[in-house]
Amino acid sequence: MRAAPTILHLDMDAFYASVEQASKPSLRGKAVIVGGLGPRGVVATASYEARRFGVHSAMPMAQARRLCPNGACLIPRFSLYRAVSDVVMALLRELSPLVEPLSLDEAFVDLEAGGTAFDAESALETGQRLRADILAATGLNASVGLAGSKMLAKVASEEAKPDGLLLIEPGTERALLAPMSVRTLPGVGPATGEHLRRAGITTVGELAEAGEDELVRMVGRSHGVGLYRMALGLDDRPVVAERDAKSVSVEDTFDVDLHDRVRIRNEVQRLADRCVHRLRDSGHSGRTIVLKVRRYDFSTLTRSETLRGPTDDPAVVREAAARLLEAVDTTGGVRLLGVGVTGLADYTQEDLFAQSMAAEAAAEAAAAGEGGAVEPAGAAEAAGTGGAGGSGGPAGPGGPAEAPERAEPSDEPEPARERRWAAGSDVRHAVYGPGWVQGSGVGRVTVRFERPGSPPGRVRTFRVDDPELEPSDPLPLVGESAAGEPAAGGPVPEEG
DNA sequence: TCTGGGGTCCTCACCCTC
DNA sequence: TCTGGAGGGTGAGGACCC
Repeated sequence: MRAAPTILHLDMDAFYASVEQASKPSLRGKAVIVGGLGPRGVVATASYEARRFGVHSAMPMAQARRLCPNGACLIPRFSLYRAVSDVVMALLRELSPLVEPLSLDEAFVDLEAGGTAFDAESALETGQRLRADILAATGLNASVGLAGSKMLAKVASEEAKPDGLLLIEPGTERALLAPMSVRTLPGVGPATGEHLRRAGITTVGELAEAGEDELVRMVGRSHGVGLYRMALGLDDRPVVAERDAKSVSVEDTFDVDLHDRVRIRNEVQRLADRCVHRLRDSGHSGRTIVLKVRRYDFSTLTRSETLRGPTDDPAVVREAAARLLEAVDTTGGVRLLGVGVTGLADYTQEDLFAQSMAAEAAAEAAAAGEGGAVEPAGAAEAAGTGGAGGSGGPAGPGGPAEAPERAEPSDEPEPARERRWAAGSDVRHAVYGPGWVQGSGVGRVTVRFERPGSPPGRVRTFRVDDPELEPSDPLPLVGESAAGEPAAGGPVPEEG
């Protein structure tokens, strides 16, 4: 039986760069590169204008600047992207309760489950209407793929880019896939692609011809079976609306390799605090603490430790991370450090301890004579840092277990007192109003004063410590604040 | 001036218990 | 009492995705 093409895959075109272009009128139709601006930054997204110069995501920013010297390089503004993403996801949820977000700019929707489409014709109609609604609500273009499975719907949206819609008719899948590169299939990255290429397999058709046994022999059971099915166009994975997080982690790459062991220890403590902050924000605790170290030569190693029970206590995570660091040789230098927590739960050993105390109290009050069923010993031990015994960790003498005071400012404007102005960040001037930082250096900062609904604005330069200039929040792309005008329909494709 | 950050999933080795 | 295999938990690393 052939499935109706009612799985929809939505992909916002060059999302971060398109949001920047919609938000900064002077950048429309220009090459825009969003990513880390430090010496080790990489490109997160490039506008289609920048892609014409060979710039693509994951490319080192320095290389992108060489390829596209006139492109606007901007830091990501995740709070704005999240806000725009929320608008888009809300439109998807109007179509169906089964919406599976993959990232801020991508999602699957099961249209049939929402009763919004049941065949090719109704699916096409829904897809077109969705694209129009997204354009009206955000000013951005989106590409839509429609097919009978997630894999094919994703292939379809990829083919539809930019700003298009494609439906794969049931029965045409194999012929469509056959000439495509194996890299088209989800799960085939550089390593598997090269592995297959060495075996003479470069297209999906050749993959299907190789047969399941051969693929299992080449890439292992799980991957081989999956690849073979995908090559035949078979994919019965359902659209899953709710996915539980499995881990929480934070990591930092340093502009310069760290050599000083004390500094490395301090950074690990700082990362542990940030990680716990994120963990608590997500309402989780976790049992396994993971330390990640990338050395000067880019070799990466991880060390992990599993506690007796889940925790969200910063002191416990800090101490575990410190113990793990003791087992790592950092001579030669460290370029990245990370701390993560896996084995997530939505309770902590401390909760269990509290529960058991409550149960005991209740039992005593009832004077029933039955003992409490919950054993608190392990809880107390885990809460008091598993290393209390002879593990020889740096375990401080019971530091306060309070939440880390450090706010996580990754996508917030820099505090004014630091007077550092990252390219692309939002500012407001007491006289000239809202604008964005076009560049800064030698004690000066250049600001372009424009807003989403306005025509391209003028540029002015100030001293970096100008008291009238302040960091500010992003303005909405479409809405009341844009001088009453709706935002223009996303990037204007013209030769730059 | 090479190579981010935040994830998921899989495989393999090793140890322990039954 | 010793041995061997199965299976689960843990730790480490790799591949992949956006």
